[in-house]
Amino acid sequence: MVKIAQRLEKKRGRPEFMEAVREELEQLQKENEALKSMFEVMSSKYRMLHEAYLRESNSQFPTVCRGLTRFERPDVQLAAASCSQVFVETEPGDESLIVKDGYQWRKYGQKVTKNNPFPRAYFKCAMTSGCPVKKKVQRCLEDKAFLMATYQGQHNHDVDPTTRQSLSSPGSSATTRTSEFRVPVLNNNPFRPGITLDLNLSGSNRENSSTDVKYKEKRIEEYVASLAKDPNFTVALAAAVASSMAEQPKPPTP
DNA sequence: CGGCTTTGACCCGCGC
DNA sequence: GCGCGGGTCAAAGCCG
Repeated sequence: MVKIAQRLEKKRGRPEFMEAVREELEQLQKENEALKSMFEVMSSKYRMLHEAYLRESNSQFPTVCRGLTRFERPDVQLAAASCSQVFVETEPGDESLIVKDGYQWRKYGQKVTKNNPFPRAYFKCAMTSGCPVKKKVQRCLEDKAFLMATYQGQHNHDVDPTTRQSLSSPGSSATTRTSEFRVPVLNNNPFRPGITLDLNLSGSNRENSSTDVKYKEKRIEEYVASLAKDPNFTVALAAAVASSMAEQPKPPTP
């Protein structure tokens, strides 16, 4: 850019000045087009890698990674699974057992269970009188920053409409403390908006021994490490992040 | 005053 | 049959 300015400065005042400006402009437009096409190629590669990663996760670690995107639609999540487990990150210092999942819950019990010093809270869905859905919420023993919520049953109604509105406008407040919805982020990993354990698996998929879990965790770490080492993936990821930031809607002007 | 949370008591299933 | 642990009930208290 500096060189272009220097070249143009030398020709300032001469008859060919306008012609030089036009040539430089055309050259910049060509470079811009080339960069744009490169960016599209990288974005495409990033999407392919991301999809391949999700496919790989679903096929190799069905008990751990199923339903990675379920947090996008909590109503769909619970309709699809009559029993699922969800990890939710809480605010630092937040000692409450409230999982903000878009529904209204009535707490009906609390117990201190064996092997976990943190109490377990029991909730029933309070949005309709006949809704059979229950959930158990307990702080994760390994990382107390996370709450582990286990859902049982299927909702016979939709998400609270006021809550749904709050989902689309994160800055607005919900009507009740327990109906606010917040998309959790695990370990600051952009590929893991939240982890859902599908407990409806049949046969061998249901097994959950400690060695099996450790093996799956190891494979995930290896896979993520290999992706992180790939310079093409890093560049594509940065390009995709920049793209997503550029595509965000502008805030309404006052 | 109604709705919600808390919390101790009770129930039930399971393993020994 | 007994003990243990998880799940549920219901009365009391709290709060808007």
